[in-house]
Amino acid sequence: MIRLYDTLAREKREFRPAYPKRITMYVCGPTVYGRAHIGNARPAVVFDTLARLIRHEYGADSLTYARNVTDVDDKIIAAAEAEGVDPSVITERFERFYLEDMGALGVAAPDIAPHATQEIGPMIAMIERLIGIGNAYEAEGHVLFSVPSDPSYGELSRRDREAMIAGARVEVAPYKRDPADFVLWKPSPEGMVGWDSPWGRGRPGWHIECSAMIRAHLGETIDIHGGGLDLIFPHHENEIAQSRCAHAGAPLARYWVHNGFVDMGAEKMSKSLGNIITTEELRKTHKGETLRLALLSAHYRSPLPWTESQVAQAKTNLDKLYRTAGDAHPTEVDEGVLEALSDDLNSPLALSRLMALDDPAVLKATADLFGLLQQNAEDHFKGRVQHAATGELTGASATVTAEVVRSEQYIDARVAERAEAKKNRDFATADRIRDALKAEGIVLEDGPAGTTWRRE
RNA sequence: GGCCCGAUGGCGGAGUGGUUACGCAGAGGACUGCAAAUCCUUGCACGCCGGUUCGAUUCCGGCUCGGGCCUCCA
Repeated sequence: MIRLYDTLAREKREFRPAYPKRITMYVCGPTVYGRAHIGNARPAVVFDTLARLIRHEYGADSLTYARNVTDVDDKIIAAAEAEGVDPSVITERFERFYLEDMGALGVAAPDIAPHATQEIGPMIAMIERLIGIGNAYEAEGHVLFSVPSDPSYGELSRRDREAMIAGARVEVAPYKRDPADFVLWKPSPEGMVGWDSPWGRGRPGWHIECSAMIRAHLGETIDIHGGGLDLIFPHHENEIAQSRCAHAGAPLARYWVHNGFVDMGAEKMSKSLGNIITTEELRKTHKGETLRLALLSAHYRSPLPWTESQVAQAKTNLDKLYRTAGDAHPTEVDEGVLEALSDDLNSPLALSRLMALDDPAVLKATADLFGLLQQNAEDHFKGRVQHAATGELTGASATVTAEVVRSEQYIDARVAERAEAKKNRDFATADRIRDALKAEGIVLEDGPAGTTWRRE
């Protein structure tokens, strides 16, 4: 039995899917106008892990997981103008980067990846419906959702109307009937990306995108809706309002799950604060699995402080896990780990139990729940990179900090040379070879069966 | 200002009304030609003030501090 903290209920609840053979989960994905930072990677990893857990509990085919791509947005338009290219150039480029980065972190592609620009029809249909039933209105080429028309508005974020208006720091647009109303559709001037609609040429607001795509792909009520804490208001609050009003009161999601932030120092990592570190950058010096382990080392709802020493710790622990697992074939999953993970994805506790496992086959099977130990130990330690497309193992990983990346043949030759020196008790030569390799990020270990090496 | 969340040892991080995880780092030891890896041992904590209680880090109240949302944001 999985338990999840539900933001709407503000408590942990037993997860009871509406249809256990057809569980639905939707997570807000990236707006593709820039490189993903490690904070952006957290929800991808967290919900990928939740998806693995659900599939383990309910069956491989039980879950339909959708993660959208926001590919129409004012920031995208701005980026395209700055480069003098079509917005699609920007969105295609950064979506590709996003998938590469997340793939490196062991994040499986979701079952469905709806793109906003491909779903304009359903958005327009939902907006028309909202206008038809009196929850939305047109004004000066815009269509706005009427917040006062929805008495339940504010339940997720627990704010009342007065508070929202009192706290509003933005100038209220003159065409709004109520200061809290939000945009469903906005006009696009000549030359800007836009679509024809009953209200003229324009583009959708951010919130309607998710509501319409959820409806189109997963249905009126889904089991789990996920995303970062910062999306609770206004994004998810608005999604709830749109969907519930359009669907005769049917709730949008049965469980609302939100992840906390990755912090840099005392503050959250964000582009607007300018304190980001991109996944791309981190991948130059760390293996994706190391980053994934680091991201799972705190509970998903807690802030996660991001420091190099924490990443180094994750690396140490990942190595320990690989040493234990070796090249074992996975058998059954450990119950204690599963229990911890099932309790609102208590990954820190689960990880501590994982670290304590001493049966390689069980460890390997259990680590798979975390999306870890996806390689065999030798490939991991020798820094071999598996290419997603071909499955081929090539070269050394990007984790090597040395200037020169030595080939395995070279290293093996040096190791043999050192073995010869050792045999002659010429320890000075042996140590010189070992030190030289060490300087290039290659660590030698003498064991009963001879010397093995690994890349740091 | 409103609404939320948090405060655990050098660092990270679980958890619990009473015996105080775990990991990293540190110290000592075993092993090793020396290392590395591994194993063993080990020191270090529950923000402050009240309350409830036989007993609170754990429950309640207040305070202080930190963070988040209220604007794009994972």
